[in-house]
Amino acid sequence: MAVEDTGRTTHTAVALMELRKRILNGDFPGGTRLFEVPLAETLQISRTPIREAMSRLAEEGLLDRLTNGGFVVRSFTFADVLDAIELRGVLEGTAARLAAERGVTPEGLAQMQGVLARLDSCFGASSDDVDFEAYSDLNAQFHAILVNLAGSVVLQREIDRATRLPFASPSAFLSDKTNIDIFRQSLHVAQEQHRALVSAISSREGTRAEFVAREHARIARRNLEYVILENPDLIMRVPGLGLLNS
Amino acid sequence: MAVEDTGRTTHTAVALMELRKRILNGDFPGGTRLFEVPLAETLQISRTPIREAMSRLAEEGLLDRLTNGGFVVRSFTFADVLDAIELRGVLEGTAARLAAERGVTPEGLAQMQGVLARLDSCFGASSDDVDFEAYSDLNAQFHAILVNLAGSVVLQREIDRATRLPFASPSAFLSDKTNIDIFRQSLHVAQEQHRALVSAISSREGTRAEFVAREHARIARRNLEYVILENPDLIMRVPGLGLLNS
DNA sequence: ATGGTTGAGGCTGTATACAGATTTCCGGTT
DNA sequence: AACCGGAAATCTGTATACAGCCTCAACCAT
Repeated sequence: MAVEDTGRTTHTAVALMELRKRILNGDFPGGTRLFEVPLAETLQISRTPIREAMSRLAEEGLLDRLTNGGFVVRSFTFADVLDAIELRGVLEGTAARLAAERGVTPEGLAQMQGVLARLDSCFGASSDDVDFEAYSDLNAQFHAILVNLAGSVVLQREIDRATRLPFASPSAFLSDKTNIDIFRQSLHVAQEQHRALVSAISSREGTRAEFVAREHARIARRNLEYVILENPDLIMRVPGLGLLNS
Repeated sequence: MAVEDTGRTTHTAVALMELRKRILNGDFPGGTRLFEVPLAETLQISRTPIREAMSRLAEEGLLDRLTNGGFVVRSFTFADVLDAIELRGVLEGTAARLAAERGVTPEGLAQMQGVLARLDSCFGASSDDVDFEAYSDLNAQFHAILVNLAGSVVLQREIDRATRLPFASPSAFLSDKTNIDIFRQSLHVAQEQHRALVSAISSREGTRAEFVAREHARIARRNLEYVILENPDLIMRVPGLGLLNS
């Protein structure tokens, strides 16, 4: 019997990924109501896993529940995306502050410094020369370690949740589709902030750590403003920005 | 035909309320796995609404999903509850800061000042004389208005979510079962912080507003420490503290 | 012309049967 | 005695039938 990977994954998982993909792609504009029966026919899956998948997407924040049952695609305005980025800054700032205040283990600090050094080596001689893909991976690692160093599962869950909206993720402007001059140049500033974060945490300077992390998130804000206001053609190249409304 | 209220509400809602009640009451210790079939038999409801209810409870943060399906009751340590309170402080602090920085409408400010005045009138001549029940209601209103004044649906959702854990709610220590001297006395300090919050927001002092709100949440932290360390008999009288572990 | 009422269509809520997967326990073997 | 294997029990995943409710539209009455 041939190995069927699609047979291994549940129908719920298929529906979840498929619906998420279509929503993020902008196939369903914000406010669109999703009906179980047509979706079940489209995806060739019964209503039960569709329901389950929509419930998960509501948990992710991509769908809203209607009072009398049913789901609609959540709509995001430009201001909403800015607020989501600011929120991430606040939460990561709190993680940084707690890491500094409560102290981190030498192993944790070493881990972070290791990623910091590897991020450094992504930059070449010219200021335009950056290994974008490697930077993107390492940046995700850096942020994951930061959240970990706070040592709070409650905070970790909230950050995971707030970060699940793709445009609010620390990697939002680091997809391979956004390898553009203006974003590449912002990485020098970002890396300097990474350095400041490690310095603040290792010196147990909580307030400095908190506000550096906040300002770090605001790089994403500036990148977003550039995309929306000055170069709207890029909108579809930033993950999740396809569902942006009005 | 007689009016059947139970016939109006769905089985999902019944299961949701019933399970939530039992979890918060501590009937299922943290880590307990909840099986669909026995629960369906116990509650005289089929598996489908039970599943749906458990999915909602996972969204609320009371249950965790297992990797291969199924749910377990989430376990909270003392440190987790402290972190949840600190998190609320951070989020409400952000709401206060944004309200101050972005400015609020005269109507919004008047609304908040109205509740502030009514909170004042809950206090009697003696420092021990407080209309506890009225204060509890108005306090909830005050916090709701604060979140509203920030004018961010993204932030509002996060605060609603973080606050859904009963012990992290601004009203956690204001249930009628916790009408105790030491909690009543903390209300004078809390009300002074309410005043400072209104002052800071109306003067557009963002930083002051943010840190007053954080400190305000830490009253709950002190109350919690009192309950746990000095008067454990009270644990079962604080909403949601029944599911606290180790 | 406007308002209310009634009916039909369609959507979600629920129960249940069956299938697939996983875990557990028991027995045998090394 | 410990470990491995297999079978049974049990749990979740899924499809589907049916019931109830909500909405919307059309028609009738005033």
